Amino acid sequence: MRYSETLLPTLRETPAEAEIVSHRLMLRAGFIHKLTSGIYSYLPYGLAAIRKVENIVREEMDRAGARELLMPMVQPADLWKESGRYEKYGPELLRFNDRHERESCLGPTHEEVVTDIVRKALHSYRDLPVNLYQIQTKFRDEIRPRFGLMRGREFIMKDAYSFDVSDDAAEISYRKMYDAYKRIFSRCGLDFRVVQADSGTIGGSFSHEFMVLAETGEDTIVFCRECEYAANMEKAEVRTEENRQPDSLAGLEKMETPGKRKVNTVCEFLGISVEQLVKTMVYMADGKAVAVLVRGDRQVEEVKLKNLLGAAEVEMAEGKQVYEITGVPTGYLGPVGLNIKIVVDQEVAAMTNFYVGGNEKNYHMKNVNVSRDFQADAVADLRQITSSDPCPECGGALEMTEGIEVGHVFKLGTGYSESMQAMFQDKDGVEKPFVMGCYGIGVSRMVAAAIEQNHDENGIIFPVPLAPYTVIVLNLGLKDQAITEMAERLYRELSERGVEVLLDDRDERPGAKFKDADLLGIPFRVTVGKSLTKSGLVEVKNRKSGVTEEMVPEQLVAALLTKIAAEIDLQ
RNA sequence: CGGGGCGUAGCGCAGCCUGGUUAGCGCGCCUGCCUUGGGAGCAGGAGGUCGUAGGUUCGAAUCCUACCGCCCCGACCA
Repeated sequence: MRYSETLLPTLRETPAEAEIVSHRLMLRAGFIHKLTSGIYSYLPYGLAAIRKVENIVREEMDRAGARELLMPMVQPADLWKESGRYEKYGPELLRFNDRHERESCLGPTHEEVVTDIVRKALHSYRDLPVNLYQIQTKFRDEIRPRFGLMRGREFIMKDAYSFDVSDDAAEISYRKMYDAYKRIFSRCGLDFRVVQADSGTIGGSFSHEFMVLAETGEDTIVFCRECEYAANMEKAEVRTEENRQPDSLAGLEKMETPGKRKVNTVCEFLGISVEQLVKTMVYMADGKAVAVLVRGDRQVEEVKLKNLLGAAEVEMAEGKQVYEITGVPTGYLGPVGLNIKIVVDQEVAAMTNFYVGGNEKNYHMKNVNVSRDFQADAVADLRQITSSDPCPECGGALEMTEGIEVGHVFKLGTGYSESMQAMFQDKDGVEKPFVMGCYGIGVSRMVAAAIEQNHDENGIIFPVPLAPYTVIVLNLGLKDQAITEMAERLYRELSERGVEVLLDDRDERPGAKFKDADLLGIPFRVTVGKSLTKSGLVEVKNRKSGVTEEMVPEQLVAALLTKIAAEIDLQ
C-alpha cells in the first residue's frame, strides 16, 4: 500500500479524551475515529490490525473443528423471552420496536439465535457434536464505555457455540476450545494467563477467562508462583487454616468506645490488633438487607456474596439506610441482637473471643463467639483473597496482577436448550436437550490489549502476526530519481514475495516519516535515502530491538524474509 | 444512575474570575520560496453558530437557568 493512497491520519498530539496508552496510540496512529461514546469507526490501518486477529482466530477455530456462520444483529424479542433473558438481561440489551411495533433488540450475544438454528436443523445424536462460530459486531449498551476499543458499546467479537449429546462430550468440546484459545493468544504474541472465572449472567457450570497481562487491565487476577493455579480475584477461593486450637470461650462484655467508628481507631483505642476485630457490613441484596461479617482487615468480595445469596444485585448500604434498618449508626454495628440476615465469612467463623460493634452508639463488644452470641444464617468464603493468602491448590505463594479479559469459555449445560426446547433424539430413542458451551473472544479488544502490552514512548510495537504491515519502506528522496526508483523497486519486490509493505511516498521531511514509522509500530523499517547515494546502501531497522543495519539493496529482500520468519518463530 | 471534570478552528490550549467594539496562541492545513537522515525556516493565507436554548444587560465566550454531549472514578462485561 502506498501511504499517499490510503487514509492514515497520524496525530502529533494526543486528543484529550484518551487516558490509557492503547487508546492514545490508536487515536494518534489513525486506527479509529470516534462517532459517539463507545462507538468507533475502524479506519484502514485499524481495520487491517483487526483483520490480522480475525484471521488467526478463524484458522484456529477451523482447525478445532468449528464452522463459521453469520447471524443477524437484529433479533426478535420473542426469542429472548423464550430463554427468559429478555427480562433478565437488563438495560445493556438495547431494545426497540420496528415499524410494525414488533419488539426487537440488538444482539449483545447469540445463544438464542444459534440455539434456534440448531433446534430447527438438527434432530439426531448422529448430527453431533457441532460447533458454530461467527465474527461479528455486538452491541451492548454498556453503563460506562471507556478506553476506546477496550470497552466499547459496539465491538467485534468472535463467538462460538458447541452442541453435544452429553456432559462428557461437552467437556471434550470445551477442552478443544480451551486449547484453541491458548494457541490463538500465543500466536498473537500476547503474554496471557488462563484463569478460573465467575460465569456471570450467561450462567453455566464452569468457565475460564483468558487474560492479557497489562497494568491497565480492569480485572485483578491471582496466580500461584509454584503451581498452575490462576483465578480471577472475584472467584479465587480463600483457603483457611482448619485446625486452629479453639480458645476457651470467655464471657461476653460490652465496652464504651466513644467516637471510635473506624476499624483502625477502634483497635488503637482498645489496644487490639485488627485481626481480633470483626466488622459488620450491611449490604442490600436485591433490596433486602444482609449483614456480612469479615475480619477487620479484610474486604468483602461482592461477587462471592452475590453468588451465595443468589442475588441479581448486591450493593453496600449507605449510612442512612443502615441506620433506618438497624437503628445503629455505622461504626458501631455488630451481629449480637441484629435482626436481619447474617452471613459470616469462614475465617470469622473459625475465630473465638473476637471484638465487634456493640449495636449501640459509642459501644463495642468483646469475647464474641459465633453460635453462642448470635446465629449465622450462612458461613462461606466471602472475602477477597490477598497476596499473603496461600494458593488454594498447593499452598504456595500467590502473586496478583492486572489483566484484560480477551477470551472467555463457558460450559453452559442445558439451560438454554431446555428453556428453548432444543432437543435431539439419542441412540436410545429418548429426546434430550443439547448440552451446550459458548466461547467468546473480544477481537477489537484484543488489538487494544496487544498495544497495551507492546509499545514504547515513541509508539506501537506490533508483534509481527498482528502488524497491519510487516515492513514500511521510507522514500527519503522523492525528488531524487535513484532513491525513488530504489524505494519503488524494493516495495515491488517485497510485495511480490508476499510481504505486506507500506511505502511512505509522502512529500514529507525525513523526521516526520521516522516519527510516523515509529508511531505506527510496523516491525521493520527500510530506509532509502542519502546512504544509497553515498555508498549504495539501504538501511533496515527492527522496531522492537532498535537494531539498525545497512546492506546492499540486492540482499534486502532475502534478509528481511529471514528476519520476519525469525520473529514469527519467537512467538 | 451516584460522584468529579470538561465543552472556544482539524488537534492541543489561553481568554471567562473582574462583561466592552476586528476572539487569541502552538501544531496541522493551503500558496510561494527555501530545505531534505529524527516532527526545519521565511513570507503570505484559509478556517469559529465560543456545545444548544433561554434569561440578565445598552452590550455576553465571559454572569444566571435549563438542556445536550464528552471524559474520569464505582456497579456491568469480550
